[in-house]
Amino acid sequence: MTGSTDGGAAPAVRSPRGERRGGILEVARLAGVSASTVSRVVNGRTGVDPVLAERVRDAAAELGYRASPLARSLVLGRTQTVAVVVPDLANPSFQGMLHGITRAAAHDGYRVLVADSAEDVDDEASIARETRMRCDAVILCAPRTPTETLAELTPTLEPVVLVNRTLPGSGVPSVAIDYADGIERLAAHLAGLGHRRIAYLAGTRASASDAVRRDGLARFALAHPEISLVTIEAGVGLADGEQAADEVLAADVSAVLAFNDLVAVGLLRALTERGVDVPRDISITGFDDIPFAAYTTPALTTAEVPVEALGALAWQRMAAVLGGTPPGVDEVLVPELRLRGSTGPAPAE
Amino acid sequence: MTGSTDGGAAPAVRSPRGERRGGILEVARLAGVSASTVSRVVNGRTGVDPVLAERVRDAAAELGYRASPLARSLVLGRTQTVAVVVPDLANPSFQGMLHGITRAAAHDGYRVLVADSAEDVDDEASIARETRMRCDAVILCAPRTPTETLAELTPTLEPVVLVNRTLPGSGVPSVAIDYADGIERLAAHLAGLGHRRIAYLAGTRASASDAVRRDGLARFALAHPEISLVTIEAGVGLADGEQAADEVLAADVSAVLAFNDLVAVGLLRALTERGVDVPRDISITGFDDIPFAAYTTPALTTAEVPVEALGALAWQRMAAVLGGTPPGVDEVLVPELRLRGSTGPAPAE
DNA sequence: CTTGGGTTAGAAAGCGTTTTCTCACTCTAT
DNA sequence: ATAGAGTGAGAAAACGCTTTCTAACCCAAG
Repeated sequence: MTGSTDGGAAPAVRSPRGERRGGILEVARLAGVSASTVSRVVNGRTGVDPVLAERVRDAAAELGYRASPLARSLVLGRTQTVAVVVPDLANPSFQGMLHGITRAAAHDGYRVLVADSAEDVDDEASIARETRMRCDAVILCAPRTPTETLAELTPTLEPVVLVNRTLPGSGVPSVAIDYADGIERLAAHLAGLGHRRIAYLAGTRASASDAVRRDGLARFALAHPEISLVTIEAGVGLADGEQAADEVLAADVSAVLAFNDLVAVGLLRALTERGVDVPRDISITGFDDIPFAAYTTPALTTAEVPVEALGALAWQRMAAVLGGTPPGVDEVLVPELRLRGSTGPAPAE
Repeated sequence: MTGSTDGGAAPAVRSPRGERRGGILEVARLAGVSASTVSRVVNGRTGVDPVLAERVRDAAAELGYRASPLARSLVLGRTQTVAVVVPDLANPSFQGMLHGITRAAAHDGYRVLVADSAEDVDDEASIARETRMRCDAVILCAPRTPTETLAELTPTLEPVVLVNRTLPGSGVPSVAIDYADGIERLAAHLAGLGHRRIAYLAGTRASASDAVRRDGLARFALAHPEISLVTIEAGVGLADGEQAADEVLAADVSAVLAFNDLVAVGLLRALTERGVDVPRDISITGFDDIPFAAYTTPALTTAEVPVEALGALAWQRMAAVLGGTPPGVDEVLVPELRLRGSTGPAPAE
């Protein structure tokens, strides 16, 4: 067959220290059996003479043999790896999600390959496809991608689970946070405190999660015609909230719903600096309940978005799909309100 | 050779939508050439008749052909993937690093496989080894792993780059933040403000990054015998800082060096709540310069740890090793001090 | 007109596994 | 004693690609 004792220099995925040269054949030779038998023993297949099995195990141990995942993947047709595609790994939400997914997947023996599309919607599709080829599935976070593009993309990625995006009627499973519900309830909380003029500090215009918040607010506005709601374009980061301060003051509102906690904290800081008392003069709410939210002064009223749980849930759904279970309906996580010191009664006129 | 028109049902790493069945042979058949030629064209090898090359490209495009990374990896002996092993993906520092690595690696055509060892030092070695087999290299963050274990592990992982750990004399390249220098300079800053009794809010005892901070402080203490330095065991999170407040007050110090920004913010909040004025009564410094540090009230004096740059640097070193360049000396990033409102002159006795 | 060098394309040998297929052997029942 | 079933192990094909090796071909030079 192949070279009998040697084999020549070969590519080197293998260990660099000189140990573990030939792979399964080395073990087979040492144990005096065929590669087939080694494979059977290593994979726990039954029907191998206990004596041989023992010899194989000894040989494998002595050589420190571990089957090449690459070769296994090629023949088995699965990699035990799932791709996670996010638009921006700098974003704490995606980081948290990634964490949730990684832990949950590891629990089921799967690894995670991360791909950061760097907010580039155009590249996203090709990045996702490329990544998919190395994996068994992809978990896709694509808040900015147009629905149409997404509908074209997902079939080529299957199995796929969408995060914070739905594709109704497509059968693509998804998990999402109900931002609309969360912000609607935050608004209701403010209304209950007597606020009548409220500002919404909007996120990025193109993002799906901003759109869904606006939906929630629209619903709220419909149910509360007595309340006037103004929208101020801000952004998604600390600096954006800070810069929006003057516009907020000019808007003459008694409460503001910030796009997220970062924006809220930025605003809180800017207002505090200007001598505005929160919540006496103006109430502020955030969104996400990042760990810091409870540690600002005053502590931030917000809606808890369990990103890690969302990640874990995404994996759970993926595991189900991978296991052959029909996808079922979309999962929606409802945020819990965390009422803290940054909101209070509306100031008397 | 192989089945002439069919080939039977095969494993299914491939696309699920029915397109792209046979791989390279399909393309070869459609273009009327051999697989070799297709491979050559696809990989841009020269010496192919332009007419054939064109036919191949057309065929590939028509079939939407993309070479299987798995098969390529197997034959080429490289996966274009690097493993990043971190002890806890929930930690913002590791998240930032991961981001830096991912971006930098993507720039060089490499993907990142994440592995979270979940703080389990025992499993770490096997996790690292397992992950390594699917990748070309590993970037290892192992702050808690005993040096001895690390020295045993790294040779089996090569090529490897260590983060915030060095293995002197081993030739293992590493990148690190000079925490010792950073905290020493923070201490000097406080000394310059007239503080004579300073507390260090320590992190986790076993962690290398806490040990290195203590080294820096020891150096500082040696150079400044007039200053009394007390150590208070705290931890690494927001809650840890908060809980240390009473002990800090009892210690009768005028300034506190917190292990990191999280601890500092926790402490800041707790002190503010108790009516202590920062920095008039007590000065506080953090470490890391997380985005929030500039947004607390007062803003936090801290040392900037450029985690993303560290990640990028780690990749850069890895790229060098992968490219055959000798590792060279260890890289050390010196943190920049960010002097803000949380530190001020020591109160007059 | 033949020989030799330079191209270009295909055949085939891997890369390291798993798994089917085949065969040899052992044991039981006739 | 012998056929038939049952067990266990090895040979070989397959996974999808890259690359060496070989052969065919064309053209220029002797």
